[in-house]
Amino acid sequence: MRTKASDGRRTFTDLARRAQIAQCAAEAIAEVGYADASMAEIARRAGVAKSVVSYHFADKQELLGEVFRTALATYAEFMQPRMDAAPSAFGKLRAYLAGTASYIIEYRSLHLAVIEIAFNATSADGRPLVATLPLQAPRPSIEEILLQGQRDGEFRDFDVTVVGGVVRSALTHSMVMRLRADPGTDLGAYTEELMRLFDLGIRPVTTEGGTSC
Amino acid sequence: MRTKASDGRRTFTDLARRAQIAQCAAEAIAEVGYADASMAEIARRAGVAKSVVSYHFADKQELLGEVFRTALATYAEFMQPRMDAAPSAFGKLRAYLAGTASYIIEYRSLHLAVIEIAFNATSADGRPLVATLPLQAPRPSIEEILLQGQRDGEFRDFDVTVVGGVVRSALTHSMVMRLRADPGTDLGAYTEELMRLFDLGIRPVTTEGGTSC
Amino acid sequence: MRTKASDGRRTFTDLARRAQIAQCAAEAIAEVGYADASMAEIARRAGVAKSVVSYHFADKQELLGEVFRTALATYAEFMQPRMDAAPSAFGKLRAYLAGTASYIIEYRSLHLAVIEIAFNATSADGRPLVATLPLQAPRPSIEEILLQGQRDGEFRDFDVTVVGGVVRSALTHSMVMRLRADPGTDLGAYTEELMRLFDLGIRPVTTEGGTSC
Amino acid sequence: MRTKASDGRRTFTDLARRAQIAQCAAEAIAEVGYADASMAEIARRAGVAKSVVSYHFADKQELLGEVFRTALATYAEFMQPRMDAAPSAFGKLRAYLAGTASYIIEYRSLHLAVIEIAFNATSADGRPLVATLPLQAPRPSIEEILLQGQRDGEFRDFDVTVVGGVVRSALTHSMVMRLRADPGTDLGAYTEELMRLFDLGIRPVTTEGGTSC
DNA sequence: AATGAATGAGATTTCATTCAT
DNA sequence: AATGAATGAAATCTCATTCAT
Repeated sequence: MRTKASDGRRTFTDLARRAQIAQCAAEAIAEVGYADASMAEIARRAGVAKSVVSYHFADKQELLGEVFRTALATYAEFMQPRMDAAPSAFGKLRAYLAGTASYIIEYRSLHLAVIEIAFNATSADGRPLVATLPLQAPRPSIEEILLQGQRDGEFRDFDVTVVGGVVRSALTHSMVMRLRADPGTDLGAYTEELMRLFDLGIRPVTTEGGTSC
Repeated sequence: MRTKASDGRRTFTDLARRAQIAQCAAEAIAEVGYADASMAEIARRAGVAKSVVSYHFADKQELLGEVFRTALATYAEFMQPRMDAAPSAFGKLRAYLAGTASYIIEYRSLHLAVIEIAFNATSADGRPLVATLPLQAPRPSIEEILLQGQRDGEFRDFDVTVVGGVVRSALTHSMVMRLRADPGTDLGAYTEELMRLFDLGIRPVTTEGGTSC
Repeated sequence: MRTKASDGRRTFTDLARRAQIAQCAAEAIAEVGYADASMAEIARRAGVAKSVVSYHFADKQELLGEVFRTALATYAEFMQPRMDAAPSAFGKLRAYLAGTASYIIEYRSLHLAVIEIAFNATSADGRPLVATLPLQAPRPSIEEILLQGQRDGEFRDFDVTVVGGVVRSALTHSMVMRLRADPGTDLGAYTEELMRLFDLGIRPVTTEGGTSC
Repeated sequence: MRTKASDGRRTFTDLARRAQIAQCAAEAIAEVGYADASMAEIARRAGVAKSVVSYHFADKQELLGEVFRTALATYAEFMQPRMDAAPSAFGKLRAYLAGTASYIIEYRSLHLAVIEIAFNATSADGRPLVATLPLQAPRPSIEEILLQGQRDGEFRDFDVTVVGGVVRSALTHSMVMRLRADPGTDLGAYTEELMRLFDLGIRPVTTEGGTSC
């Protein structure tokens, strides 16, 4: 019943099983959609009995939460070096766009699963599951990059929440739909197109023929 | 079985009930999410027995299709005069942004329901439900506006599919999430922020003077 | 609500509608089987609303009973002249076999419906519907023919209930299954085969090389 | 979802439950008829929850198929020694009649259930369920017995399909109805009556002397 | 640690029937 | 005489979860 060692911490094998099952859950959700990703389907993909899934996760929400947490950590780890390498805010923005695009390609299932979970999963009380999870803010944060750019004078003045949301949804939703419609999309070109759009859109405005920097 | 009069056409009462039920379905989906919007929940909101819903709609997919169709028609009708009134491509873009934002506010449930359906609903064969519906392309189309602007020299050269997708997701997803997080958001300001971002992002680049770093 | 004139008798139009609906019910049962012959399906075939069927028949059992009664009457009327024309018991047996075969061909739906109803229909208390119907014994009766033949010395001694049942099921079940498996079956040959089988099987036994008659 | 062990084979317990449920299904069908033998009724008789039935059988058709298969196997096993013991075709015919009669008495529910299923059950596409089952031809086959008798000169010349059908329906339908009408029927006498009828009906005709009228 | 078996709750859908018009 | 609309009951099936082993 308990999946923890007597001192309350999880054993190594238990952690491995949890990771494996969470991985299969992400793939299931990504492939068949949130509604059809039943515990049975997840178990089938993991090659274990349904009850094994229940054994390692108190309930489905805990499993979905684990997928979510895994995705956030994976994303952070994937992006960290790319962000660190970029000095300027413009550079960070480019790293953010290109990096996130690469991440979505490389961790396609995980990304799709996260979107489905964020969109669909509800907790027992009807509230969105994500609202009930003890999650830390996702890193890197596009809003922080934008703020830095404004502080450094690289970006013009705007509402970082609004523009940040647009940038994020351009990657997590718009690009995903593009890929769904045309899996052969050239993502390098796609990213460049985004970079140009946002570059022009957020650089300081030249009053008359002027330039930034 | 059929909910049509013997001559095959629908009765006035029948059309009214269908509309009412479709409306309740949209509200249910918007409020409790796609997964929890069962036929029973929809019937409950409509104040009728479950079987009444089945009486008016052959199956759940037909009901969801009706919601979808209603939303598309409502959106087109809502936007038509606003688009017609705008002469230039810039004007149309502004009308598109402001109009769509207003539409989303005014028909919140309908909009949210459409997104949920498009995202989640699958037909019996597992394919997305939307792919199986005999729908005409949603009007107005942001891509067409962008194309017109490029033809008229108002907009610079870019991939209309990419930028069009960004504009659309900025409204249908990013703005919706903003509203979810902060229902008191000032949408006028939000729209202005978007307008400024895309205005700068897609207007023709001044060759002399302006450069990026 | 009442389908009868004030004096309790049915009006002409009412009888006509009942007959039409009963006919459609028989065809429905014959074609889609007892289980799928719903009131809705029957109404559809009759070109009327479901409620019209309920209006003319108190409930489904009354409708099925009407089909049954119609079939019995039709059969009796069909067979009467053929039986009257046959003088001897052997002649009557031949008329019974050939006539019933012809009847089954000509009134295929009615016959199949009767079998399905007799086999499947149950009354509210769970007993077979047929047991609850106030029906007179079907005419002509194979048992009576056999009895006559025994009285007249044309047939040997045997249990008429047993042999009668075999003869009946040879037509109503065995032949029907043959037709189902091979719709092109030559029924003339089929009847002759039956005639020879039962002729030999029930004629008086010759003790030594002897003959009948 | 699957009721098999992870290696794909069925557990002993699972096989036992399946057999028990199939048995209860046969009894339910035999007693209340095909139409009223719902999954709920079957579960009730088995003393388990409805979902237990669904757990062991993917759907109702699989359950009905199992009943069918069980019946065929039981019948074959029951008849095998009796048929082997009979040398001549006449002996085999007698063994077939007496044996099948005994089988029907001993496995009354199973037999009735098989008839109901064969008659009523339809697959999802509307075709008879039996046509979709991967079944081998039922053994012993009356047609083969008749053919053997013709080859050996024990039987006269006739259409084995026709006569075979009559013999079969005499047992599976006529006798069953007899038992339904009079449960106290003496089956020994019944079988003897059938034996005499068919003996006379299919033995070679004596050329000299014997004629029909 | 793993799992086969079991189950209650609930989903969608069908059906015979009722009733106001 | 006819019918559109409504409905409760029940059917099949799925699902997350529990539990003994």
